Amino acid sequence: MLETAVALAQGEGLESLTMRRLADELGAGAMTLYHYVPNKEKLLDGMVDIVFGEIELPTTDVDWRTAMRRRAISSREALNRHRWAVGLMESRTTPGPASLRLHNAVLGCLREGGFSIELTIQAYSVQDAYIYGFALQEKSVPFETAEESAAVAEEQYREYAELADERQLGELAEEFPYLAEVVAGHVAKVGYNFASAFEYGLDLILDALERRRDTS
Amino acid sequence: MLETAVALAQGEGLESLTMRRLADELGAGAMTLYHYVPNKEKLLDGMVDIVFGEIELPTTDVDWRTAMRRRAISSREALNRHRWAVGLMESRTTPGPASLRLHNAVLGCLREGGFSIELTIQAYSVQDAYIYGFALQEKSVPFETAEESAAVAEEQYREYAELADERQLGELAEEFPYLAEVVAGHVAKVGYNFASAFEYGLDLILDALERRRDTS
DNA sequence: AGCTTACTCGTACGGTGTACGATCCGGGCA
DNA sequence: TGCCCGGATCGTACACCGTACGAGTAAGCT
Repeated sequence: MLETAVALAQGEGLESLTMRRLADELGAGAMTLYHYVPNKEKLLDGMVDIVFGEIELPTTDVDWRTAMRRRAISSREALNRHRWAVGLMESRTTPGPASLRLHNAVLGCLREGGFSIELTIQAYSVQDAYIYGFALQEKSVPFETAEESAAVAEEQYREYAELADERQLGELAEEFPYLAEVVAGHVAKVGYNFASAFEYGLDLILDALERRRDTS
Repeated sequence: MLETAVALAQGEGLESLTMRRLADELGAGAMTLYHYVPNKEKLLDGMVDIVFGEIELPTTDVDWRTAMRRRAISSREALNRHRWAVGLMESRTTPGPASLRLHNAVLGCLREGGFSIELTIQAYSVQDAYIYGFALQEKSVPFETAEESAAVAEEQYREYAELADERQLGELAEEFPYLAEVVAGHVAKVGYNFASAFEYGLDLILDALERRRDTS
């Protein structure tokens, strides 16, 4: 049932995940669901925990840095596979078992890697904020590959110019010159690759964390 | 009207911001709203742009680093004042004028600060991911001050132990030792201060960006 | 006076989550 | 065998949601 719900959210979007719709998918009446789940909130909780379960736990057979790197990349992939989950994490307050396991493993990886408790908390906070924040950005964008991104960037830019009644593209560029430079002048030409952008920022953060760890 | 909507979301939560409820608040019929806004989506768009408008633009009279630092802190404060907005940014796709102005100013600040276009994009992406990700974490937590956090951490931990049927607190600590160490052993004792945690991570990122800028 | 334009809103429709109570079914026990 | 009981199923109903439609009002212009 949770799997079916996930598949439905994946395939048709979270907004069309209805109790009735889900019940249909399962060949059951809507009210039947309430025998397995107290309400829709808990259903969503369960779905979120499935996503957590898909994230690679950091292993102990490599150094903390590569373990954290892998876990971060795995997190982005999971959140990208299930974009509906990103908007959901926010509201969920009670973590499921998979979430707890992951939390514990990440904290353990850092502690065993030689981080103090205080630094561990900070390192965890920075990494997670970055991961979820990046997923959030990525989610709200309607393209996947770098080539697509260029086309979309140009089109959106043009569309916005039309939308702004009186203005022409030129005037818009005049009001927001730096935006124009970056979006129309760069992204629209060479595109934007989310995966490599993510890893760039990730390595930047891991570098900084390593330095903090060594000088403490 | 947008202001009333913001106030309502602020005061009673986003989920109780209903077209009818908002209309009541304004002393009007529900359908009247639709003469000022095409649909609820656009209403939310407008509300989000109000939040963007409350974020301090980076100024040009200081170096890029302090300008970015201020803007980041201002962003966190705005998102914290309007927690409802965090979950909303995701779904909104067409940016409003305040959002555009902010985007443009941030990009401009970095460009004038000596970042190449590529680095500017990366720097922007890392910072924003961190800011929104942090706000996301912060939002889903029901306390504000460090002292509160300690109490809540302990209570939640205990509560979860009860929830996990057979288990006792001890067994839970056995299964998730690192989590126990950090949550029960540290946070519950000394508390957790979001504002300073945010600034720690922020400075960490700004450090790293500065280094990347100077060695490119 | 008549027309236009901007604004207000009552009613209604199709959707949502879910409370309640009726129904079915399979298995232990007298 | 007959009985009952607990879990699983679900039809119906309710309150609430966003909003389409069209009727009503009032002010300003020709």
